[in-house]
Amino acid sequence: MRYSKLFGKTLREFPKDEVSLNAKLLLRAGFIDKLMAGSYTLLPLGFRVEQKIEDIIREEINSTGANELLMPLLHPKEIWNKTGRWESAKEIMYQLEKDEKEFGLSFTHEEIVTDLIIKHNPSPKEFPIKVYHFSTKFRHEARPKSGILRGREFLMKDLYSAHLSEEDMYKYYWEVADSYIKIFKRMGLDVKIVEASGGVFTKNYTHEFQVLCEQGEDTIFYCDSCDFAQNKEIFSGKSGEECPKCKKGKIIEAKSIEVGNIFPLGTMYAQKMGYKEKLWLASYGIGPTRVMGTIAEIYNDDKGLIWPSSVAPYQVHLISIDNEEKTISREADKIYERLVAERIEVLYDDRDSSPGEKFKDADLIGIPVRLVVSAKTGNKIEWKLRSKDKTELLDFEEIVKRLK
RNA sequence: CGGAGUGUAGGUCAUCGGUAGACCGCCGCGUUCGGGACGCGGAAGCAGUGAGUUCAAUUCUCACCACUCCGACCA
Repeated sequence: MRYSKLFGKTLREFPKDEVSLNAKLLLRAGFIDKLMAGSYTLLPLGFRVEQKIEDIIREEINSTGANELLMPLLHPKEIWNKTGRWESAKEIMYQLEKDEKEFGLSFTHEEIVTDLIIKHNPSPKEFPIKVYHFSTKFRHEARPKSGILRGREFLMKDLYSAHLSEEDMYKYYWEVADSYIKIFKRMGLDVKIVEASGGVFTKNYTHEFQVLCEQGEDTIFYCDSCDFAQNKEIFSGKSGEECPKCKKGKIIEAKSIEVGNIFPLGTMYAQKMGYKEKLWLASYGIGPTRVMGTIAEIYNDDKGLIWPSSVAPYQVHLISIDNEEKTISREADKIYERLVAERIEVLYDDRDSSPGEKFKDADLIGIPVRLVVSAKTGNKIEWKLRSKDKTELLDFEEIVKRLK
């Protein structure tokens, strides 16, 4: 992509009405645009990051044997009445009326997926059933905040599984937990599995995937030597005390961001929706847009963003520093075409602007590899990682090799 | 929903009772070219919205709205 054709540009200054680091950086670097509090457009750069995140999730979830589909976001009131959540989730659900008929905007899909499964009239051989989709969630937040981390509207991958026994449900439940660990690891996020309450979803304990981060709105307590971790809402002890599980480690209190969660829902949903047999349901969510915000919050320095290569909008950022005869930019054009031909995702800053401006923007946008073509580089190309200061002069072939 | 703060050009900010200005960005021309270069020219604003005070309101008063932060609530 040529920078001159890229919709959405970088800003010289941070927007003043954002305080949270993720929103400041993403807005300034041209990844997102704000429509209203808690509602953001993903601009082309941001959308590419979101797609990278989706692809990683899709690949791992598919490998657990789940099917991707797409469910509607506008729901009739009646289906929510079956479980009583039209009333109990009133606080969080956008509810609307048109021509004397009431609708809700999707904040989750348990009712819809259960209805779908029941209608499908599955034979016992078809279980477990595992379906998921990526879609928008609408939640009426009393106070949207922290930029892209808590919105009224956000993207979510939600997976649902239905089982004929509790054992089978928990077997898959932990398989998904492992898959989640892999997903977050691939994105550069180190997560802790934290026990928590189920809110409007279930009375069972659930598990949250938390990334330690000072800017997070959750508080968790975890053990420094075993895997014990609980959300503040259910933990009864204090930091510094002995771990109740391993009896050896010490409990540490920390702020964190919840990037995913899994719910062992049990038989309530299928039962209330009129299924004759016992059916165990579980649901599993990851919010790609929140993940993007979390990565922005963690991977940055005073110059801008520093994307892990797995989720970066492009693999390389190509810059040319022109000479008087304009021969350098013609050379850079050719290198750009060759990189594209090699199927490398490249953002090419083809603007006729000063070197300083191009360097600043490259640092701000945070693509992991920067390539420079200039009078100084001769017939080679300068290679620099966004995360390091060192530069090297390499041949085109060597660059392609490293990127692949 | 309670508390605090802020609303002037696409962005950051000036002006402050007499009808709007800078810088950045954008467009054009020229000169530049290794860390946000420079000159000249240009486009861009119902001063958040509404009411009140006044001969006159961006400026003072009130209400509303929006945004940000703290709290309550929450993936």
